[in-house]
Amino acid sequence: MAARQDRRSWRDVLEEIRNRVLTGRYGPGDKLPRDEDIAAELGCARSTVQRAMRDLADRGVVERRRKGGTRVRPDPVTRAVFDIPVARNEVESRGGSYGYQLIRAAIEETPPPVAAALDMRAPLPMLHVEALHLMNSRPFLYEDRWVLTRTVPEIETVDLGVVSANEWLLANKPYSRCDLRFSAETAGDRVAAIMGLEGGEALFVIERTTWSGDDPITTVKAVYAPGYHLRAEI
Amino acid sequence: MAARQDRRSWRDVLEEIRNRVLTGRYGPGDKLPRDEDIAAELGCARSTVQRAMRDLADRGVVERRRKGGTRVRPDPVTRAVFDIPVARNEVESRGGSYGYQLIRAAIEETPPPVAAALDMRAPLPMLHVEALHLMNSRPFLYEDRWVLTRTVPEIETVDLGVVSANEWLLANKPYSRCDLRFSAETAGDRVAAIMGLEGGEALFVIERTTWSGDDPITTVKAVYAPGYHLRAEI
DNA sequence: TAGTGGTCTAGACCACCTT
DNA sequence: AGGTGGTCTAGACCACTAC
Repeated sequence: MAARQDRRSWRDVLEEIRNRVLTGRYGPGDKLPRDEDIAAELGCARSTVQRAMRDLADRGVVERRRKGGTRVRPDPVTRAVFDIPVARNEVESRGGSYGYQLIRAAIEETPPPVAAALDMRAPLPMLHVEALHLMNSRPFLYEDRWVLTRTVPEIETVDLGVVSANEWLLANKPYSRCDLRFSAETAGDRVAAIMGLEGGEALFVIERTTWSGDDPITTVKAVYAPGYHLRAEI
Repeated sequence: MAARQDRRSWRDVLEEIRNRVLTGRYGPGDKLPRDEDIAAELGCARSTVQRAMRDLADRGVVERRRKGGTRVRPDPVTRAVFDIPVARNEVESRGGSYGYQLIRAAIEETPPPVAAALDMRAPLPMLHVEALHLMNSRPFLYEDRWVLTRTVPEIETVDLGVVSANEWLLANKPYSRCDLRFSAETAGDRVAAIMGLEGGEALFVIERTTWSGDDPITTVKAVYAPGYHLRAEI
């Protein structure tokens, strides 16, 4: 006799529902039956359906609302999860040796674009840090950072020639909100000079802005050396 | 008298554990108590701790293994979720009018780089499609795609001048695996000519490769017009 | 092989939000 | 105001894997 599955796992439920979406039995925007009815139909507990549905909602396949029910998301998206590692770990996980150079650290008034990124109304004194992260003694990542000293006064006592602002902040000032932006940028003269490029190369850029509650912490532009790419698998 | 919380929710548990990680009470690599002990300590059911811990594991804060227990992830990462929309939806959600142009569609043998991306051993006949997606009649996204017709023979009967290969595939050939790669690339002569650029601009590129089980479906390079960026919030 | 996390259940109550 | 998803519980059993 063939193997038989006695109980339905939440993965089974997930697969079943996903197939119904993919085959069009539940079309974009359609309302699905209540969890309880699906549970009865598939022969499992409601919480098992819940588990599957939550996963489908997390993946962007369906939308769920109390009283409103569960609907197939009308606009299909590819939802990808990326891990953005700390430069040191990224370099070392590739088998390279990590190096770090502080280029500059100084107190300056918030420039308007930085104020905009951090939702700041008025300019304040900020720590402006430029640094270079190296892989095998070659430029890997250039970091241009602004830190609001009012939120993180302790950072003024840190020797940023030894510890990178990124690692110090991660260890000492947890954030509650983070905005991320990926883009491509042409290497300008200054960045080219710092990274040892000719200028004009296409560079991968990650901008990250963080807050602790409503208090702005820092905004940083991370410019990666040519050829860098970020991967994900779904 | 101050407000008091009678029951602990899984979010409370999550916050509590996260704080312990952030304040160093549980340091990187440390082993946490068993779920059952944490449940007893915090006064809730084990399944509530489970719920919180699964979330922390999903966010990359801790790692969990049966019998091995729960440990704080030794390497901190910023884990970001991105939704990569279909070009049409992206254009329309920005309030633009969407347009589509097929540039070329032809059967060709798999070139070596495409074979490598798709894990193919030997070259096979493939459909090579080039297309342009427009926002307000201006180039928004250039798409260079290879489709394995052995996996998706029906696509040869589709009029790709009317429906984009992307939309057709999403609706008709679900994938089970997807590789994604983000990078920056300099506009070459051909892309510049197609997108109406001068050449040399830095362009944001998403490469996506999909499989159905072990069968390769398609690999596509999506080249966005200058100034494009992808956002996420955590 | 024993300890830990993973899953399932049945039931209860709650919170949100559409109707 | 009522229906739907969200959460919590207590208990049971399972699956993986470190020891």
